Amino acid sequence: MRDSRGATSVSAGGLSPTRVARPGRPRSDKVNQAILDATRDLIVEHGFADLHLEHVAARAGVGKSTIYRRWASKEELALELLLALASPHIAIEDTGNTREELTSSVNNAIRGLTRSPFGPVIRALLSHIAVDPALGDPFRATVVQARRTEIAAVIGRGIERGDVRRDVNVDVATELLVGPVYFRLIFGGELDDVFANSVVDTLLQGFARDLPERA
Amino acid sequence: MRDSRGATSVSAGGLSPTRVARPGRPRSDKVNQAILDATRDLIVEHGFADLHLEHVAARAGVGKSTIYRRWASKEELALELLLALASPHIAIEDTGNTREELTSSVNNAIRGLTRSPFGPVIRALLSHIAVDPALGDPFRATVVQARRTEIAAVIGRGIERGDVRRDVNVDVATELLVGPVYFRLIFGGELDDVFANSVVDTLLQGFARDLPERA
DNA sequence: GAGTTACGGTACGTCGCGTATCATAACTCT
DNA sequence: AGAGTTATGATACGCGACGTACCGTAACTC
Repeated sequence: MRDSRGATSVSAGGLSPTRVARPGRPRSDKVNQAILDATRDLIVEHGFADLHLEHVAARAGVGKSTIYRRWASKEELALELLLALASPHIAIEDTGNTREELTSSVNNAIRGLTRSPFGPVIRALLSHIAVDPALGDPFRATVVQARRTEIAAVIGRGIERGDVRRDVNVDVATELLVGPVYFRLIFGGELDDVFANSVVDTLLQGFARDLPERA
Repeated sequence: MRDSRGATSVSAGGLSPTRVARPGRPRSDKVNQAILDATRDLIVEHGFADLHLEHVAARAGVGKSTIYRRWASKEELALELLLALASPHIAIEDTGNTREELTSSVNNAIRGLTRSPFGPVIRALLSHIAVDPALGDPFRATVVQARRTEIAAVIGRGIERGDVRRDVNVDVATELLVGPVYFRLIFGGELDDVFANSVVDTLLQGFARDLPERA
C-alpha cells in the first residue's frame, strides 16, 4: 500500500518466495494484525466517520507513527481491512440443482453481511465505496468481480442443464440476485432464508402470468 | 427539528394555519433555504465526510450559530436536505401497459439518482442511512415507504390486468426492481435505459426455461 | 416605546489530524 | 562482537473543525 517494505503489499517481486532479507529491523506481523483488529472493532462500534487513528493506535497498543508508516490514510487502512474480511468465502458447489445453487448465491451474500464482521464494516463503508474511487475501484476489481464470476458460473451451469434461458444477461442476473440483499441492508427488511427463497422463486418464475409480448 | 420555533418542524400544532404570531423576531425562511442550498452544494462537491458547518455558514452568508440554532447536528441537517430533495418525484401514471409502468418504476429510481442533486447526496449518506437509525428511520418511513407504495400500485394494476401473477410478493418485487439500481450505484455499472429495460424484461420472463419444480 | 427572539460575527477550549523527532529494539552483514 | 540499518512506542507540534458562549444589532409583538 504505502511502501515496498511490508508483507502488506502485493510482494514487490522478490526472487525468494519467503523474504528478501533486507537490512534493519523487519516489520512486525503481529503489529500489523493488531492494527487491523483494532480498526475492525472500532469501525463496528462507532462507524467509519468516527474512526480515529489515535484511538486505533491506543487500542492496538501501538504508536501512531507505526500506523502512518504502513498506510497513508484511513481509507487505505479500511480498504485492506475490507479485502481481508471479504476473502474468506464459501464457494458455491456444483450440486446439480440450479434452484439450490441460486439460493446459495443469495444466501452467501446474506451470510457475509449478517454473520461476519464483514457486514458492519462494509455497511460503514458503503458511501465511500460508492463515492471514492481510491476505495471503490480496488474493491470492485477484486471482491465484486469475484462474486460476479461465481454467480456467472452458477447461471452458466443452469443454462447447460436446460434450467435457465440461454439469453439471460449474466450481469443483470447477478444484480437481480444480490441487489435486493443490499437494498434491504440499506433500507431495512429481514435478511433471512425466507427472503432468499422468495427472491429466487420470483426470479425463476418471473412476474408475468402469461408470456408478455416480446420487443 | 431542534425546537418548536421554526417553520421547519412539522408545525407544532398551532391553531392558525399560517403562523402563531409569537413575540420576537421570526426565523428567516430565506436563511433556512440558503443553509440547505449551501449544504447541498458542499455535499455534492466534497462528500458528506468533508462537510464542515463552518464552510456551510460561510457559503450561505450566515453565522455558524444560526445553523446550530436550527439543527443539532450535521446528520439532522443532512436528513432534512435529503427529504427535501427526495420529495419532487414524477408519479407513475396508469398507462394501461404493465411493462411500460414497470420500466418507469426503474427509470424513476435511475433518474433520481443520476439526474438530480438527490443522487450525490444520498450516495454520500448511504452508510449513515444504513447505520444510523436517527437518519435511517425517518428516511425509510417517508421516502422508501412512498416508493414502495407506488410500485405496489403498479404491481397491483398489473395483476388486475392479468399481466402479473397473483401470488407475487409486492415487497420482494419492489426490491427486485430497484435493488439492482442501488447495486450499480454502489458497485458500478451503467445506469441507463438499456439497464432498466433489461431488468424489467428479465423480471417479467423469469430465469427459468421451463417451469421449475415447485416447492 | 418596552420586551423578546433571531441575526452575523468573534472568541473560546477541545479534539483529531498528519508530521517530526527521539531513544530504543530487532535484524543483517562483516 | 560490532557497525549499519530499519522499525517501534512515545511525545510534541501546528492546523483546522468542532460545538458553545457571548456580543451588539435587527426584526417583530404588544
